[in-house]
Order: sequence, then C-alpha cells, then structure tokens
Amino acid sequence: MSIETGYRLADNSRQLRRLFDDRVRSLGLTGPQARLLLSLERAPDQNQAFYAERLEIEPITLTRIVDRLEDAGWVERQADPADRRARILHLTDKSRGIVTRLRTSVEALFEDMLQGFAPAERELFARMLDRIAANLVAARQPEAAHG
Amino acid sequence: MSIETGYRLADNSRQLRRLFDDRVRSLGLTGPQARLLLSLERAPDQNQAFYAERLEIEPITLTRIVDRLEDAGWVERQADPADRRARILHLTDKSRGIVTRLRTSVEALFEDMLQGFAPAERELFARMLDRIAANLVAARQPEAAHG
DNA sequence: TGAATATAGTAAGCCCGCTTATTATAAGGG
DNA sequence: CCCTTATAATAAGCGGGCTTACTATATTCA
Repeated sequence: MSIETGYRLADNSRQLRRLFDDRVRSLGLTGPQARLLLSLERAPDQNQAFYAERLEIEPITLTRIVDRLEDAGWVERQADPADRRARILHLTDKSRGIVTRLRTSVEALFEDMLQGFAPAERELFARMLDRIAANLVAARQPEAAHG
Repeated sequence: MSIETGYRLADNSRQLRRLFDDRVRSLGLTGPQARLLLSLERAPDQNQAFYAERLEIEPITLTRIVDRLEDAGWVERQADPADRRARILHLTDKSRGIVTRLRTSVEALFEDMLQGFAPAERELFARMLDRIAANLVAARQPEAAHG
C-alpha cells in the first residue's frame, strides 16, 4: 500500500530532522544554522546564492539565517571584489571549532539511523531512495513529461 | 556510506513535502491544513489534543492551524459536553466536498513516488523504513537504553 | 553604447514549528 | 472535601519556510 509507505517516509524524516535539531541545539545552534555551517565547511568562501541553492531554500530565507549567525559571531559576510552585489560567507574562529563537532554529530546520527543494516542492505536502501528521488522529480512538472 | 544515505532520506522527504504542499495549494489549503482535514476525515469528532497527538505537533501549533481553518469555514469547534476544557472539531459542509479530492491527491502522489516499484520491492522498502523508525526511536533517549 | 534582461541580496508579511507560561477544568490522594 | 497534580487550550515570542516586490549591479544583445 503506497499510502502507508508514503506516510512512513514522511514520519521517518520528521523524526530524523527532530533528532538532528535536538542534538545541535546543545551547541547553541538551530538545525538550519548547523546545516549552513556544515555547508560552509564543505564548500567555503561562496556567495549566499550558492548556499541557498545548495540547501534548497530561498535566498531570503538564507539571508535571515545568516543575519542571526552573523549577530552571534558564527559567520562573516565579506564583499566580493568581483561582484558588488554579492556577499561571500566565511566561518569565524569561533565557529571553526564547532564545525568538527557538528560533523561528528551528524555522522553518529546517520549511523544510529542505519543500525543493524548490513552493507548490502544500505546499498539497496540507497538505490531505492535514488529511484524515489527520480520519481519525485518527474512528478514535479507532470506537463513536462509529455513534451 | 551512512552519511550520504541520511542526506538522501532527508532530501527525498523534503521533496515529497513540497510536492504535497504544491498540490493542495491549488485547493486553497496549506500542507498542514490539508493534513488536519485528512485526519478529521479518518477519525472524526475528537478534541484538539487528539489531533495534535496524531499529527505529532504541539497543541499550540494545532490551535493556530484550527484558528485559520475556522476563519475560512473549513472546520468548526464545538463544546464537549463531557469536558468543559475541550473543543471537538468537525468538518463543515464546505470542507466535506474537498476532503475526497485531497485524499485522491495524496494517494496519487504516493503512487507517483513509488512508480516502477514492484509489490515485493514496496514491501521491502516499507520494512526498511520500519526498522529505521525503530532505530530513530531508540536514538531519541540514549540514556534510557541503559535503564 | 544603450536598453533590455538576469542576478544578488533584502524587506514585508504570511503560515507553521517550537519553548515557556497562563488559565480553566478534571482527576486523584489524603 | 480539599489539595495536589494532570490535562486542554491558548498567548507571547522567536526561528525558519514561503511569495511577492524592490534595489543595486551584471550581463546580453541589438
């Protein structure tokens, strides 16, 4: 029954997000703030549009997350010498120490999630998620499927 | 790699939620409002605490969703003769016509999501989600695991 | 070059999620 | 019965998601 499975998927990921939020909260960060810091570690020194794209949120949403992170000293906005519209984001000395702990925390969470899954099962599950992702992309614009 | 799988799961369900929100929006409803109406169809005439529990949101969050639904004429609050604190929720004539379309829309979305999955694969995927759900519950209170 | 178009960032305003706190009522224990 | 505890609903206030709209700057192309 696809209905049940759909609800299950939605439920699981809500639980996952909540666990993540709870764990990073002890570091004084919200979930979205932590996700941005992790992105900043992986792909540093890009403009805000880049991180909005990467996190799949609207630029204005990112703007306000950055506002609060900047107020709290976790990130810095710097002018882009090549584009006067853009702001390049940087981690600060304060945040560099935290990001490692963040990453460790995320890795532990995802590992907890897959406890008891053998390597082959993990692979199988990942492939199924890939197929679902493709289905969801196809479902996004049904009219385009006929073009 | 559990990291990649964790991100994939989170991404998938974000896409799923967005698709759902987009589809119900054409009916003049937000995602959470639609979810409540669907709950009201499945389990009618309960108090607000019941639906908050069922939707896994805080009572205050539900209160405000109901405020807007009531303003728009989608639901009614009625006094509970057995408990003067409680408010029983009811669908209205206006909403009863919509809920069927809502349900059809959700079913179609979940079916789109699982396009190309054979029955046995659906079963397997559902069982994996169950195992993950159990893992996430266990991860919620690590200290309780030692009690 | 100059005009049209696109892009980067932000503001306003909405809905939804939360935590913390308050009021009213119910339920339980002495 | 009364006092304590629990429960139902709500308020205040904040962060984060969105749409729509605006400004400043880049880019494109006629």
